[in-house]
Amino acid sequence: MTDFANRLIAWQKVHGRHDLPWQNTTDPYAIWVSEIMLQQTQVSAVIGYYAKFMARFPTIAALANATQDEVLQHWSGLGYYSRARNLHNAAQTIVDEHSGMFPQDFDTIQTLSGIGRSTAAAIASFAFHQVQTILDGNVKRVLTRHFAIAGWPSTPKIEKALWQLAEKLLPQSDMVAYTQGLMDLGATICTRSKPKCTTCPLNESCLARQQNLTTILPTPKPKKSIPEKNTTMLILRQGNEIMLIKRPSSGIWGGLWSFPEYDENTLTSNDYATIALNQFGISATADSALPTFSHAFTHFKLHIKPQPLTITKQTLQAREAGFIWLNIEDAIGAAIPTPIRNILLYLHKHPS
DNA sequence: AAGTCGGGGCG
DNA sequence: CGCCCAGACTT
Repeated sequence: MTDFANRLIAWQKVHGRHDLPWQNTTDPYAIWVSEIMLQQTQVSAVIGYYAKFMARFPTIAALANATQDEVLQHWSGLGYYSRARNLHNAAQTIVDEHSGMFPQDFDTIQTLSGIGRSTAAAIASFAFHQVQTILDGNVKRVLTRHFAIAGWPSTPKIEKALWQLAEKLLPQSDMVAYTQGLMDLGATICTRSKPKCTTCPLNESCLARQQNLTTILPTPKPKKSIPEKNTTMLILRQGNEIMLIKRPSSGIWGGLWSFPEYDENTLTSNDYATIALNQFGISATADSALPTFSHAFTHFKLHIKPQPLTITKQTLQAREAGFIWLNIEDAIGAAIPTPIRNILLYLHKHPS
């Protein structure tokens, strides 16, 4: 047992978090769902989603039997929607290939869609008390500081060294407290800015603290400029109903419902009524555009111009595959991305 | 090794 | 406004 692990475990039992909604259970499904929701997502953002998701999909079988659209509906607004598609797919794999029981073998867990080494280790330690280490953003920050490791932690070389280091630090028991302690320390003590070193259980051996490196470790990700894109979204409207199209499963907002969208940089004409007629067989008149707003992603920035059109005559059935007409209230509760929801809320608040 | 995937919280 | 978060997957 390493001293590192000893102090972390003792600290977690007294000062760590013990009442999060996914704690105090050994149900691998409940733990699995939480770990997927928490990937690249802070605890405060997950709290509002977790209970609703578990109430609607209480078991692996319930999730496997649901439609992808309903799963995405319960993920709407949380982001990284491939997580929801992978979760759904993995539930069906467990039913089909593992008799509906969540696998316990560490390597087998990692064969499931959306579960890599770190998430597998979190599930294996929390649900099955296996001795496996996680390596998430919290742990990378704790380790690079405690052992004064320079360089962006997500480069393959440093990441490999961090995995090996994390393995060596593992205890042989108390894995629930240890894994939770790694997370809790990074989230509450060894924070990105203003770490609370005076109350840290590992402060005496922390090299970054000894060498005054806590402000420059971990080494930040190299910054690169991101492109900006301009898009127009057509809001085809008939009374209180609007038209949504299903986005392809790959790419941004995969599988979600959205407005028809046109790249302003390649659009040859701004005759949106003609576009509506040619693309959808819908006669409509363009109204004045809503205020343009911006939405930031990790790798580009999107400027969205919402363009409402009022339907005068509908010459095509609107129930083709990939199209749906919903009243605004129902659309707000559908599987839609956040900017679409914001537009719908605006329309709901400003009836024309 | 680099790019793709959201959205929100916080200084 | 920039950075990061209980990362995984694709190219």
